[in-house]
Amino acid sequence: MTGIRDVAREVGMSTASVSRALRGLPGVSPATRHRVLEAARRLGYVASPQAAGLASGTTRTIGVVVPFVTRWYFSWIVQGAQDRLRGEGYDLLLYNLGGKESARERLLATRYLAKRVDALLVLALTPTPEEQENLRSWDLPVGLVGAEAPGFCCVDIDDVGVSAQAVDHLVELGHERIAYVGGGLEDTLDHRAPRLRAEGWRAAMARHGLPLVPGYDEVGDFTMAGGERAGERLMELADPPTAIYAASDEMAIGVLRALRRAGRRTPQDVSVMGVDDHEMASFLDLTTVAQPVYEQGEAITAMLLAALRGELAAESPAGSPAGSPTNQGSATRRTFPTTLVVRSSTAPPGGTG
Amino acid sequence: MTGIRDVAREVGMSTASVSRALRGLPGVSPATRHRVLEAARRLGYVASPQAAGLASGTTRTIGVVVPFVTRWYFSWIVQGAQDRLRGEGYDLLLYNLGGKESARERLLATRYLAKRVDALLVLALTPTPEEQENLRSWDLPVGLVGAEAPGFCCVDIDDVGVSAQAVDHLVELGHERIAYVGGGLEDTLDHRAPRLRAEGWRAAMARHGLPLVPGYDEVGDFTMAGGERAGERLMELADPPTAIYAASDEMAIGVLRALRRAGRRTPQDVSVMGVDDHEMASFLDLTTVAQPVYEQGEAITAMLLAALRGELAAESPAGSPAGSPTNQGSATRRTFPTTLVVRSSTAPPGGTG
DNA sequence: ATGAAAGCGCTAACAG
DNA sequence: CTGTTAGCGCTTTCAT
Repeated sequence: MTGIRDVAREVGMSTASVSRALRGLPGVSPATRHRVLEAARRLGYVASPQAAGLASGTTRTIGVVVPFVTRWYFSWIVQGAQDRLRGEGYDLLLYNLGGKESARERLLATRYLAKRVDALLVLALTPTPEEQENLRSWDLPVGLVGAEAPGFCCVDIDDVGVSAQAVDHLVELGHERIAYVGGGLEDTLDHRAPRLRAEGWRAAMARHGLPLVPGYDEVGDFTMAGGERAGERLMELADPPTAIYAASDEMAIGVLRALRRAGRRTPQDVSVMGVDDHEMASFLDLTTVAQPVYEQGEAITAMLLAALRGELAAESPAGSPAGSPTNQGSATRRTFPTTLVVRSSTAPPGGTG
Repeated sequence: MTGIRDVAREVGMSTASVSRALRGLPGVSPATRHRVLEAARRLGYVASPQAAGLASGTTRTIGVVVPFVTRWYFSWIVQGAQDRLRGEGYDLLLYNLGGKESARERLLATRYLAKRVDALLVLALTPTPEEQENLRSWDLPVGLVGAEAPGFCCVDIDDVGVSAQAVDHLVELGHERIAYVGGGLEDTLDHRAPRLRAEGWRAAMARHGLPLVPGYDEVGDFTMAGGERAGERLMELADPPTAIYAASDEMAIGVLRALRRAGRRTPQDVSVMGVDDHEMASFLDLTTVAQPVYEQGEAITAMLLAALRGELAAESPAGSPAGSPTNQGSATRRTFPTTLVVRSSTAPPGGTG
């Protein structure tokens, strides 16, 4: 395994100079740099990240903690992050909670990650106060997507507003009996979105003076299968809704299937809409509230990179330069807009075609 | 950042003993080990992976190179890998090629990864001979999924057989005009599956004495959108097929949409089937050839872990113990079975209902 | 512009 | 069973 000493020997210089030349640091004559680069290339030399990291105190790695890898939303955030990272020389360590509490404990409650990464990205998970305290003590940039906490970079959408857009659309069409399909207890525990979307639904219903019919608040677990079961239950109600608003497209798709199986037509008998604008939504002509997922992944990663470059005033001294957007401590916050996308899964109630 | 010396000081012992105690190595009295563990816990000590790695020559990390993170297939392989890794103390470094040649070059043609990981997993990509040579010189376990090369652990399915299963099913139903929707030039370049599935389709057609109608070999790029375009083109043909076999469910779904838009009914007018058994396939009642994706991810990772434990005879000496499955050099190979899943998107041709 | 020397925080060999 | 002594392969002062 050719090391820096081999390169140094090759060009007859010290390892220190080779190191400087290779990293493009100032204080190296152009001629020397050229010779070093040439020799390194010829020998196929690549610096050991371990040794470099140990000596410099960095890892050139960012960690990403996701609840699930296989869900559309998370994979696109990761994609956005990857694309931003590309070319910056940072590698991405992926940690999958997969619903396991133990994994969360090890990652968020010990200093394990603190020694492995230069920055951390946590998706769709609101750290507990203790976890937040711990993360802050690591003294590295932490980014949150779909969550918020003081001192961290945050990127999100207005989840209450998402529900408002959905309910407003359905009400405008003339619906009054609007059911909601959201997450289960587990989902709403420390994932903000399910909770806020449910609240948003209730608030919007109230704003329109509409009743919250018992049984209209269903659990879909953010999966297609869960959405399907929720749809079945809703159709078994004595007074089924004329419209169903699911907090994700995947659940909405499950609902669509339940309706089809129950012999209900969409949208003539029941209107259905979701959230996300999943690729499949356009295929199924599902009305939805679109959110820019990939862009959120890019944005949070850009913030992290900026923080790593020291571009975000760490611990923002008393007289911080006003003007810039929400910038508390070393953190920045950005809320992305969502858009109603009307397709043909929603229509006025009681329609005949 | 509390280090091993702090722990050593705390218990009044040498760092060497603390290191041994912490890692569960033999040669430490139970009492001592207990005191050390206790002190480490109290101080919140976690060993620096960088330093430990530098000293021990390992990284406790495996690298995974994927062409895309957002595709169903890859995310499930990664999920399978994660689940196998969990508890083994290995972290996962995710590298996304994202179609960029430059990324591939850096990862597979330099020794960069060799210094960052203990083992490498490459998905759906057949390394070029040069890349193979390079990878072998790294002298670490390398696993391939959906590809094969001598000296590497391989996990795959019988892609030619997949097409045979599909075509046989359609022929059994009475179809003769069977079109294929596969990858484009780029896909078939060094991804084995698209190429083999196309070959399998041709072979199966020939075996049944069926003609390869010009225009029946379409490009779907393994995406829904691509499948939709392919479906459109097929329906514009003077003599459109009565059945369409797409090499992936996502493309098949695109085809379904194209048919619907063209006013063709499925399966009455045109039968459609895919490959994978994507979650969406069951929702859309799509006939498909199912492959165990998650299990492939688990299996290849298990092989890598076994190799890391030294359980696979490295460089298998001349008189290797016969009997075990395909085991060349330090590599193992495993081919998973695929299953025809008949749903209602396929039916005899010319059906009226 | 370059070199020498001193670590970074661990683990590994070898003593005892 | 435990401690001592060397590094692992770089980066970083501090000289020169």
